[in-house]
Amino acid sequence: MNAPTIAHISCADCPIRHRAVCARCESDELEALDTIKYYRSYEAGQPIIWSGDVMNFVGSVVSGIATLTQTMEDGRTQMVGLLLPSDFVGRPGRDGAAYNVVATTDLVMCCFRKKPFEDMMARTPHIAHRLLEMTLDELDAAREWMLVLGRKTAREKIASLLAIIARRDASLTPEGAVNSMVFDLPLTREAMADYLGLTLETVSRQVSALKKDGVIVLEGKRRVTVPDMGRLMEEAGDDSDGGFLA
Amino acid sequence: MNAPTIAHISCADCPIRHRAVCARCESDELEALDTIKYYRSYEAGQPIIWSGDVMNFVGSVVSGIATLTQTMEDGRTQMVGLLLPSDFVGRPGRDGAAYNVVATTDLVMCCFRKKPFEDMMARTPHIAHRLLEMTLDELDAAREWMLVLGRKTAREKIASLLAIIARRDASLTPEGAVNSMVFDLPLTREAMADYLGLTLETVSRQVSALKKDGVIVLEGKRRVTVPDMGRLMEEAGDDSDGGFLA
DNA sequence: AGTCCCGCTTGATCTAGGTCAAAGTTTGGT
DNA sequence: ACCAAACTTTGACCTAGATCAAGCGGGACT
Repeated sequence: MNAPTIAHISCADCPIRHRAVCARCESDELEALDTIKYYRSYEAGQPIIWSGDVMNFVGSVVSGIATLTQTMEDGRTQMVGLLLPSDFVGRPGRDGAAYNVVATTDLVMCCFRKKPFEDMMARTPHIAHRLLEMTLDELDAAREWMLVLGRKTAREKIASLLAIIARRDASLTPEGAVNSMVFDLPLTREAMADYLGLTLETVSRQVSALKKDGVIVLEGKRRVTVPDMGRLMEEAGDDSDGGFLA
Repeated sequence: MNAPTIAHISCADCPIRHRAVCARCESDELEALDTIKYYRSYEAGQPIIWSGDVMNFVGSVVSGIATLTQTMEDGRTQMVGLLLPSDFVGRPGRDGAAYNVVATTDLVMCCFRKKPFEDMMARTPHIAHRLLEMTLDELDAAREWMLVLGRKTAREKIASLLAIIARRDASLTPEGAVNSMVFDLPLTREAMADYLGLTLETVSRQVSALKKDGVIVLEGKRRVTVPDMGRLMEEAGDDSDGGFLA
């Protein structure tokens, strides 16, 4: 979000500097966090947690991408969240995981054992406060996604997904209000379908259609160029510009 | 959730006893909350807030029902939340409302002006903590709903909605593990459609179908009897029993 | 008692997206 | 360089749910 606020943080060696949980913390709180953290890496495709498992840690994604999914017994699955670097995983105060978490690329997490983290949360109001804010953001995102799932057409769904990924990417490499964007799709067609409540065939067709209509340009299957973000937002049926245009 | 824990609360006159924000607070914190609260009532159909409006209060629903909705310019609308008594409205730390909030029945809210509430939150960690928990619950509900919207059939969607309403009702009048339930639908067919990402015609048809198949019994248009909750959960495609059966 | 209005139901038809099937394409392993 | 497995595209067809269009209560006014 606001890259500048990170600068004053003195937590030295964590690659993401606990941005997720500590954007506003004082440096000694960060140092305290440092004393209870550890790193853990996962390979692409590897499950991190299964729904219902006891989860004895919380943490932030340092690098790589993971998905949160829910599954019905007959195998229908719906992605309910996408974890990008700096996103937080875990539910302070809860024992079980509510969803499957799977690494879709090689992934590194910065973890805290749950108990010490909760103790620290009890001592440092900033952290609880920051966590509340992050959870509210996630809630907003989930609800925005409900509109996508419930009311948008397949083409609008694809455009919405591309817009979200572009937006996330933009916030990682901010350089003013550029109107065009290039990024790599971090998801297979199937994963996109699971995110959008579609089949992978429909995803493929709609991606092709957007390409044919010049809304996006593809190099290979994964590298996407969006010549005009405004046009893409329009295709997404989204009035809000998502913060792209000042 | 856990009705027993409410008993020790001494906040005297608030009909919902601030259960929403204070299930675990000490009594003097509740009294402090009492000093900054006020009540406000709305008529059925009346908007409470529009998306984007500045929102200078937070609060809990005391009685009645409200809906959270998001709308696209062309009028397509998706309900993203349902507020029942004891549910909390508002986003500490945020200025604007993110959705439309509309009273669907006559409704009373117990409100706190935002600034004093936030001050109090900063002073009493319990409240921030409780709010985080509630937000996590809402996030879980939203994500469960994403599965419903993205992957369930119309019939399963209806069954899921009925199950959710029944569950909420059951928690208000707890009397052991009853297997059958009676409740009033608080929503019109159109509101149900907006919740489920369907049209009102499809809702009507599927309700009729469930009735024909004996999954539910209707008295009039609104009063619903579910002879067998297990059967309903099954129709919802939901493996978890939702806490009905011990 | 009548009638107007709003919410609901039911029927007939249409279509977006799902399903099934068959090739293409990339990737990585040997 | 070759091959297998995984991913993707494209085509032909089908179905769940949308859309369009009548009616049907039932309660709130006069």
